[in-house]
Amino acid sequence: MGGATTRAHIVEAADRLFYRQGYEHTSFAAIAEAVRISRGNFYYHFKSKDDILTAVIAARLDDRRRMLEQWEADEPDPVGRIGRFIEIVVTNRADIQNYGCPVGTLTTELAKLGHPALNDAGDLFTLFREWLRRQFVLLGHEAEADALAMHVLAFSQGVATLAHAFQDEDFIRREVQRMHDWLSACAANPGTARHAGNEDAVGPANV
Amino acid sequence: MGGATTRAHIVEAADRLFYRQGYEHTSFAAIAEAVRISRGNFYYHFKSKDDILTAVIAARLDDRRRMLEQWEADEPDPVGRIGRFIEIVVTNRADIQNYGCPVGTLTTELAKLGHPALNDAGDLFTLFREWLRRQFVLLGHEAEADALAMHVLAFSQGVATLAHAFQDEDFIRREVQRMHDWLSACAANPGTARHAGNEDAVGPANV
DNA sequence: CACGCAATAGGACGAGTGTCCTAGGCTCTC
DNA sequence: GAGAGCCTAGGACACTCGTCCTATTGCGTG
Repeated sequence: MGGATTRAHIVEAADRLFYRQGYEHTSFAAIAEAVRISRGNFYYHFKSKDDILTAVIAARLDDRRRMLEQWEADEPDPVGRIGRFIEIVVTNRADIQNYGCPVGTLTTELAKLGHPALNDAGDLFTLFREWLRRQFVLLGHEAEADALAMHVLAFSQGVATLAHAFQDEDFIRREVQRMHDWLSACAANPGTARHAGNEDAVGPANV
Repeated sequence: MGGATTRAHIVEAADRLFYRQGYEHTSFAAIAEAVRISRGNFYYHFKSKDDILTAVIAARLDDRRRMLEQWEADEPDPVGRIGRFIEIVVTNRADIQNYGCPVGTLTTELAKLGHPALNDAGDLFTLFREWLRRQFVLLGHEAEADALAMHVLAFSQGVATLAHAFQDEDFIRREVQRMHDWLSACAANPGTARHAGNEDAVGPANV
């Protein structure tokens, strides 16, 4: 078993535990037990707990980046791509109901801890934000692309938080459907429209 | 300085610290220092740290309940009342940008800790959910009142999480405006309206 | 076989945690 | 003034944490 493999196992186990139990609440002993190595051996691969966190965030960034690239390859249509993002909360509903959103919960925790890796975790949000923005630009919403991207992000965070709190799958599906409808209206009303215009078109149909 | 006063001070300080630093990250020493009492004295008023958490949650429940009652007294119109709720993220924007939503972040943390007080914290969400539901019933949306209440809750959680992550006040205001427009359309379309395609899609169409 | 290096194990250390215990100060009442 | 009871202070305790140190294993090379 080479050292590189062990290192990957550590990152993998830490990723899962940080997600399920939180960063602070996850001890070295817990990770070591999950990987079945001794606590001491740990410091051969990482020089501190913060170092592991950095590696975990980097791994998540890599993973999500690859996911988004795959979506771009699969879906030529920006609406389909954004739709994929909206569907995340359904696709990952089991984990989300049990542990919340991996990005949102980590960012929130690191902020409360005043942890220096908060900025790195924020890059995860920025990754999605930028990707969504580009899709909305492709839809012809140049001027408001970033605002629309943030709206989609807010949707996913709100749904994830409440689905986690209430363990409600039907709620997820309702909100996803609502968001798909919004996206359709958004795509049907490209270019010139200001934000308020969108609302008028989308609003009544939504209720 | 009577014991009741000290107890109230402890709950107050713990409330603020739990909100800003998280429950687990806040030590007895930190609370004791904030209230200027000794660590030992603590156990005269509370029998454990969990006991303080319970008291803090109870205090928040009291506070929010009073707030909602005040809104009902101030605003005879359900739309105005729901609007007040939507405005929370603007009214409390400073705290939200710095520390997130007090309800959402606490619930998420306690869930990750597997803490027994998670149910109590969930009552905070339920309080708002039920109150919003009643307002939507008053608007004539009996059948979907709960779903609409959850939608408003999801909005507030999503906005709070992202405002916290990105420290973006303009984003808050844009989303609040969007939500007000949605609410207006919602109020203009009372009673009979079904969820407009939502119902149709809850089933297989989603996957 | 002997050597060297990557990899691992396991214990020691100091700091910090929640909890508990005991002694003492305060303020009212008789 | 003395006693009683509420309130407080501060240290001791057992435990866990992240970190570090040293000894030892396993394996490929000369």
